[in-house]
Amino acid sequence: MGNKREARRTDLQNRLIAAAEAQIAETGLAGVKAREVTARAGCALGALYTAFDDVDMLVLHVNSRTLTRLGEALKTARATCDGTPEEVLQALAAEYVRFARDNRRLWSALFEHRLPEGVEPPTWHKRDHAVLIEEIIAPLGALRPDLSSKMLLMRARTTFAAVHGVVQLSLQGRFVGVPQDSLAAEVTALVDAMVRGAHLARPGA
Amino acid sequence: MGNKREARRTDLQNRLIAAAEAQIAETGLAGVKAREVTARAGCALGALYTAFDDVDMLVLHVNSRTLTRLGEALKTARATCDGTPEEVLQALAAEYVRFARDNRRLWSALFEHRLPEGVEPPTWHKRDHAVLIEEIIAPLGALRPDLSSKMLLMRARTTFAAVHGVVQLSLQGRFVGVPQDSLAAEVTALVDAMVRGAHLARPGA
DNA sequence: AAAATTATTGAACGGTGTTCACGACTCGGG
DNA sequence: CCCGAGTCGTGAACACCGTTCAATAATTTT
Repeated sequence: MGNKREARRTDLQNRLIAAAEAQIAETGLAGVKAREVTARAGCALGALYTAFDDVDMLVLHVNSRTLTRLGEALKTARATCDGTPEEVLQALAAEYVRFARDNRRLWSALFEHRLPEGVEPPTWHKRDHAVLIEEIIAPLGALRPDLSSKMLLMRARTTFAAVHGVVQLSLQGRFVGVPQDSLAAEVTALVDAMVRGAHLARPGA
Repeated sequence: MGNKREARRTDLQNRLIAAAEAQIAETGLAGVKAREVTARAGCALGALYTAFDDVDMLVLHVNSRTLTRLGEALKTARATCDGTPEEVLQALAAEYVRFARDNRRLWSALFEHRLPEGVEPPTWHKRDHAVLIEEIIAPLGALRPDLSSKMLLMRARTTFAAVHGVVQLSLQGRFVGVPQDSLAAEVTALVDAMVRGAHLARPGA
């Protein structure tokens, strides 16, 4: 059995990821301490550094898991709602709000976490971020058939970022954020306005 | 002279704020260390805690200064551009992009900084955040005279948050953010869409 | 001028991420 | 089946962090 060692290694990695995930879910990103995580995972302090380069990389793995779950939620949201492009975009935005609300700390960690300046995240992790805009492209393309695929991708990023901004400032409880009670309604209004604006921008509409 | 002491105290506070501001501008929020800031301000380590409760409060003072500067920039942007509500909103958004770009780390610190969970920022600092939406209310109200002042305030927050989200993800260099080269154009397109959408939502327009 | 009060100092404390020599363990060849 | 080469897990130790506090210096009051 040449894979006994590798099995133990991936098992340790998974235990550490699960421990860090639980830690984030309970106490937020700032609550992720090497000593607490390793204690929860049932290993020694130094073991963390045999499984991952550093704590940042461990957090990146948790974030990738969260992104995967979020991607699945958005995918089923779009699959469930087969209506007009407007309805699909509203369903996606509503699902984003729901996911962020129900997984507040894990979702928050996606954008709170910062690598040291100048350090790029590994490719596998960057790829996982694509789920945030993948589902937007098709319905947005239906609304704006005049856009090139390059421009469409750009506008999808902008659309996501706009909705994300409203959700983030609200769930962070910032002074300028909308109250959480009004979040869903405000996101609906924003998507509505953006969709109507897109309609008008379409030549001949 | 009973104010000699008070003068020295506020001088120390100002030196510390200036030092922390320079530190953020040069190395980002994460680069603000008590020892470096006090060394730069020319005082002992412990002096920081005679001037402020802790480092968080010092950062809050820096952020309030940044918010004041940002508020003035937005105010002159609106004063300079006396056009249609659409043009005013575009000018405000463009100025926000410009300020964020030109003061990237200080602007970033406004939203990167987090107080420990459950700790509310002091009232004076919360009030300073109002500049982010103050200038938006008037032009938005002109576009949507049907909205109550309560709803108008809410929609102003949403409008700001949408623009802010696009700027933040872009300047952070996130994978899903728009490239910085396209930021200004995408923000213009977003504001354009939101304004057109607001027009359509107006009864009888 | 001396006493009382206040401000400033920097060593020390507890907690952090990360490292590394050491001992335990796994694995392939006899 | 066993044993040496190589790998992995361990936790004490290190450097650095924010924060505190007894001691010292400075200022104000008497």
